[in-house]
Amino acid sequence: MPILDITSKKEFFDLVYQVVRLVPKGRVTSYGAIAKYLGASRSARIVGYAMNNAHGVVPPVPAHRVVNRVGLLTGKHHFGGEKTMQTLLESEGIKINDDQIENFNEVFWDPQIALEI
DNA sequence: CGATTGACGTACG
DNA sequence: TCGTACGCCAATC
Repeated sequence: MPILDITSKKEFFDLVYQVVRLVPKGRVTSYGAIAKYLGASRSARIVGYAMNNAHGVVPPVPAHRVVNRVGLLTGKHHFGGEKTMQTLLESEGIKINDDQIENFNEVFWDPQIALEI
């Protein structure tokens, strides 16, 4: 099968994982940004669904670097622990206040910019 | 095969 | 500015 075959749902999931792995340490991105980069800007929810299936995927997907569009850690409950996601982000130098990423505009990593579209 | 759900995002009052 | 409503689209029931 072709390496880049977006027609396949499974490939779409895989593409999401690849983009998430490209997120640099100490940076974060959003579900919508990933969806938009993949040409499915109206499928932000599907990106989140892909993350839900990211457990057990190899190589591991740094899902803690993916938040919603306002920098809110909406998916922290899916990390097993309540503070796991926040702890991982803080260990990378990202400041979090009440599940909200501080200076989100500065740490935000847009795949379209990073990949020089 | 139809109804429901969800780690989202935008529109509207 | 803040809370609520609705649309999207794949997966699950």
